Amino acid sequence: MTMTRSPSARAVQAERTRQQIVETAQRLFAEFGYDATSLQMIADAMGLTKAAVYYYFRVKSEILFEIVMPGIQRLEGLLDEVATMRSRRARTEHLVNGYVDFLIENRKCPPLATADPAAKRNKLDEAGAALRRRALTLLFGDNPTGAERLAFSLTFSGPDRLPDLADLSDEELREALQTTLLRTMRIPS
Amino acid sequence: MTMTRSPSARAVQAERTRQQIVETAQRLFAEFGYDATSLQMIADAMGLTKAAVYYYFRVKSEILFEIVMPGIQRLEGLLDEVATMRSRRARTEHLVNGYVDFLIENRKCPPLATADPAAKRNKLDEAGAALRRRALTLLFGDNPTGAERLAFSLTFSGPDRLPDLADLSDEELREALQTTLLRTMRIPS
DNA sequence: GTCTATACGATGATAGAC
DNA sequence: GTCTATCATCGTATAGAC
Repeated sequence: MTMTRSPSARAVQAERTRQQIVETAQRLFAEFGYDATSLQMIADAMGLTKAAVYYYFRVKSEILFEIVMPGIQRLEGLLDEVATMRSRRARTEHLVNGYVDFLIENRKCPPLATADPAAKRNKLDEAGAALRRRALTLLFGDNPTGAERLAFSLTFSGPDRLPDLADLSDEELREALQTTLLRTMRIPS
Repeated sequence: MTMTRSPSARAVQAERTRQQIVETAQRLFAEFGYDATSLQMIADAMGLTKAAVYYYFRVKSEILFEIVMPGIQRLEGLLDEVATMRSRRARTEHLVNGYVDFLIENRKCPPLATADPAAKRNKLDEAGAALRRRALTLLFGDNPTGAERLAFSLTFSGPDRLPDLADLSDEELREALQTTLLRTMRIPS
């Protein structure tokens, strides 16, 4: 009979390698963009072979997926909270504040958003679009006006141009985001 | 001695082919994104060879350049007008209104903006960044606050999420843009 | 001058040896 | 689990037909 299965040191190492690939890819995607980052670059950066990376991820987009998914799930949790609130103003403020927190914590990695058209080709865009639809309905109901939809789009497309504000401190960025996003959403402070 | 040079029917045809390449590429870039559109797709779509496309454009990015440049020049002209105005409010309103017109006329082709990270790798981003710097200074002077810079970024990153509003008519979109962008820029109507 | 044929190195992806 | 070998396709380049 075989030894009792410990968590199999091999599997632990494998999981670590996988996580390392994700972190390396996140760094490179943020610097060069998804399309301009090749699997070779990722492999080289960690002394592996292209095919070795392919053992952990069947397709390139799967790496992007794993990078972005936690953010999407976190925002879904935020919407769950928002859904329990009664007044539109409270919902809007809670959503914007939570979103601002999210942006501040992830300001280093722009591709978290739908900025990269790569997301359009993968299933990521679907998840992001569903998230936005749900948020829009929570804030403005089933028949939002054009202006409401636009204000919403502007507010939640923020990450795209966040690199422009790289010289601001976290505190400065947070304040700017809160006042500006709330104003765009017609919630003057 | 040679015949007097007519505009050389050959050259006319060549210019037409070149223009056709630009139009085809614009359509495909808008649909699939810059990186995901291959020269082969462009060539196939017009019954040409990849190498034939290369006769007119030495590098792929040159096609994108030719698509985007007219828009950049038009916006530069808009800034020239803005620069002649005295009050900040007049400058803001004129810039936003002109920009809204620009968006409405070009709502079919999102890559006009800096949405595609491809622009970051080419010299296009430089031109776009210079344009934004100039506009920011015209509106807020040499030392804009973080909130001012953010409001500006939000306002002029509009095209990225414009496809979301594809179902609006031009008139509806124009009205939504004017009220929402002006409010974001602190110019309540 | 305009285009076809062909080839280069690198890419994302697959199959199979160890 | 990791690697070698291989594939079609990518952007780019050149040679030469017409």
